[in-house]
Amino acid sequence: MEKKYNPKSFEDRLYAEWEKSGCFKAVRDDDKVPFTIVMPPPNITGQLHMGHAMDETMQDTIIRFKRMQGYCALWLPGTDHASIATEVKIVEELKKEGLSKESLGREGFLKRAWEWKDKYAGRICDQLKKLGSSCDWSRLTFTMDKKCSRAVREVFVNLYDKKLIYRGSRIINWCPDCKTALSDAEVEYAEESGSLWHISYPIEGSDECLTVATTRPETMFGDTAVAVNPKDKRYAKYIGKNVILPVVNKPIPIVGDEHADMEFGTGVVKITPAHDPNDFEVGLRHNLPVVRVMNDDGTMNANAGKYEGMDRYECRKALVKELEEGGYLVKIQQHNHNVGHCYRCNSTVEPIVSKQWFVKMDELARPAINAVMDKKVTFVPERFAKTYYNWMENVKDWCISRQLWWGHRIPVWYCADCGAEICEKTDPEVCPVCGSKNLSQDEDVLDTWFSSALWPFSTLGFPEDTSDLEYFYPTDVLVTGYDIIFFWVARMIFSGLEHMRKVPFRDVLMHGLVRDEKGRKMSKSLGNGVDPLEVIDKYGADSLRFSLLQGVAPGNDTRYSDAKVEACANFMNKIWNASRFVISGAEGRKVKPLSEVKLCAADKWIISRLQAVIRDVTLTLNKYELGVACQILYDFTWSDFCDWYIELSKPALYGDDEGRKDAAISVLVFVLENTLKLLHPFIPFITDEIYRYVPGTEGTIMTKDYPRYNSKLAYKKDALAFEGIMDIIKSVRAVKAELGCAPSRKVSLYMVTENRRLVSANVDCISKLSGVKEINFIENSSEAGEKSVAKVLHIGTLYIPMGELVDIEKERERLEGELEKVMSEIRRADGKLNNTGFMMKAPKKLVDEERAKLDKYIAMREKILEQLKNL
RNA sequence: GGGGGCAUAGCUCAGUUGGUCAGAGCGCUUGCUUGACAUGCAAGAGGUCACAGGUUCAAGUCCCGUUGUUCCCACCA
Repeated sequence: MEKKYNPKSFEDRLYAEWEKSGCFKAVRDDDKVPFTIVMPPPNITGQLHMGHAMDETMQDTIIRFKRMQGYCALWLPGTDHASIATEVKIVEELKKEGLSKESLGREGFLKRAWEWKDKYAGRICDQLKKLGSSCDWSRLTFTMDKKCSRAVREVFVNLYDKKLIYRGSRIINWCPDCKTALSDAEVEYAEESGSLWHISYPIEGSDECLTVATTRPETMFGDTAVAVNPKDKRYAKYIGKNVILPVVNKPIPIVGDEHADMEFGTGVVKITPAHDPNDFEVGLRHNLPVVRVMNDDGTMNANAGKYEGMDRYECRKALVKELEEGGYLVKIQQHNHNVGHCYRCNSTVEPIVSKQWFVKMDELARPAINAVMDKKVTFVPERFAKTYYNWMENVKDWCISRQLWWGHRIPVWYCADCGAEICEKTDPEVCPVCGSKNLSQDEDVLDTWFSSALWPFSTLGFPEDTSDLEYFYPTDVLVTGYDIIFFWVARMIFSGLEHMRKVPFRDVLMHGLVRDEKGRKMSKSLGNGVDPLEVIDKYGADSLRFSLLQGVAPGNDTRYSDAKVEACANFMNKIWNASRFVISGAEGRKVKPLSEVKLCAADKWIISRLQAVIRDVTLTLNKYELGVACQILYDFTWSDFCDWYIELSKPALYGDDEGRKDAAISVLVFVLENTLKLLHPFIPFITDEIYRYVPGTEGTIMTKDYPRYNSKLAYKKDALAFEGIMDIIKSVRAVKAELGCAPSRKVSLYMVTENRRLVSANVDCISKLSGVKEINFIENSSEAGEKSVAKVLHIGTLYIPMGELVDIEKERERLEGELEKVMSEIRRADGKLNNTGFMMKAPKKLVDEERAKLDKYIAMREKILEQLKNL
């Protein structure tokens, strides 16, 4: 083994080896139980970021754990075409070259997009490999692969036939920059300070006016009514009359509608059905015409008269000026309101009436809600089920058509001759209605999330009834961020139920965002993103992985910091060096199995601790508490194994007793090997690299069995007894430190104890770890001599002659302090045992424990009092 | 308007069926070239677990309220 921990010297090598050996591959094996994770496919738009790094690390840890536990573990990787996101990027790229989508044409553009895909999909996969992701690359899927396209086609046609997909003119969110419709989920709202323009609309045939308040005056060209609340005493009398739309000089009706809020603005609201979802509804109720005033690119159309062709905001400015000059502008009020923005390009979204394709949600949502209620799908942590219900219960129809080119094209054809709409599983040659060949396919593509929704089964072969689907579906756990519940998780659940008749996964493990050191979201605009690859380059993948899991609770956000990674790198260094110690200690010797050596107290203690760790880590991992599992392993490895056991093993290791030496080496190797296995799912590289050097091992650690709790090795009593020895060591160290005695100064020890045999058996350890030269057993304190410091422990009373260092007064204070501690324990235990409620209702085990504690502390109290008397 | 989260040591955070739960890392203090590791070892200091109630024999842990903070959903023009 190299003297220094140097992850660069082995991480890439090991990954290549793993991949080559085929141990990531999952092939149906009916003798095993399957465990499946489908990877949330990263977009092909960019680089791996910290969020991915955490997401992938969690999945990899779980899948490696399950694989070692003997499951047929499949982690299926893929990438997402990310329709709108990718198209935006490519358009940007084209722009730099002085080109545009239109100049390339659909075909040319798609060619370009596929080139993009070939370039970036590979790159992101390479980055996943750097992290150590043990996914089955032979199953790598892209959301626009043939098999996904087939699934999309199947699903679209099925939903269409069931009339769960329909086309209609509705108010949708329109991004004027991307020039496409968006779903509700794709709009992000942000509060902006704006203005509320009060504009007066003259009442036809009267001198009176109604003043409306609007945040978007430019839409007034599309006003087809003004509404007042029928209960509004101020205005009810005008209902049925007309107002004259200023500038346009067109009469429009005054309608009575509950939508008008008497409290807000003037109480009169202009109704623009083509550009506002609420107005659209009002329009339906009152049979109002729908007049669009904007083009797809956010410029005004012919209905805006002389403003035609002008940008929406320029028009607003000019129009306000005209209104002001015409005396229509009553006032401008400062007004903060939420404005919707495109989640990809951040432009202000316009609600616009447009003919689009929708998925009807009512029927699909109900079973999806029930599946979570019935615990067919469980959110971890559970609170996210609420988020899910809230959305599902209020979900509106899903706008799935996008006016983009990159994506799954909508499988609907129109007959130019008879107007028929054709949606079939195979491309139609002729119109089934009139026989015409004059067919053209719908120009639009599907929302990228339409294909993502099918991911858990499209990747396994749907719509065919494949053996993989039967075996691996439903998948076991989906690991993803809480920010994606609506986009993806919810849609997978209803899609799985609708098309597979089964939920897509049993558990949803949610994680939070990885924020920067100051707790801010990592973002491009802030420039505070940290590149995981740079971190890997500096510290190694294992350190990054461990830092992303340690101390993280499911569903909670976490902060990335170099300091944390550095602390983890120190842990790796610790593992490396401890392993070197064990391996070099075993060099040139035959390592005997545990059953063939005589175990001492310390040996049994560490083996016992190991069993507890095996039990707890397995338990926590099964509950997806990765952060807790990390902590358990960190503490065990560093404190119990390195700080204690390795030090305890040294007297035996460097001594002459071959039997004890054999035992120590066996235990060191045994514990190390098990610890490496326990740690492997979290930090795969370093554990496998070291494993190769552990005597008696062969091949990679990743295919070995995960340690199982063995009650025969639990040694509960021995372990507890040995803690008495540890108490002695700790006490001597503490006394020395307190009195300013050099740790290297050897002291004698006098001891009153009933456990002479145990103590004698461990003299070497006590001596080595606390700098003691001899232990003398005595019957009572008087034999300890003058100038001794006394320590009352459960295992017995310790006297440490400290000569001139002892200050009687300080010693008295110290003992009194200890007495006080013991007394408070006694009071606590006594209080409990005298509480009839506790005695009657607490479990017997607890009562017994409490009684035992009380007895122990009372004994200690007596001994401390005796010491005080003797001072 | 509706729904969450968070509030624990100077800082960042764990603490999941209520009973050694008051913890970790970093920071701080004091020692230490102790034959794996100074990326280390040892000994320490430091918290009324936001505030006020309640349930219970027992409450960081469950319930109600208050305050602060933060996020999501809805979208009054």
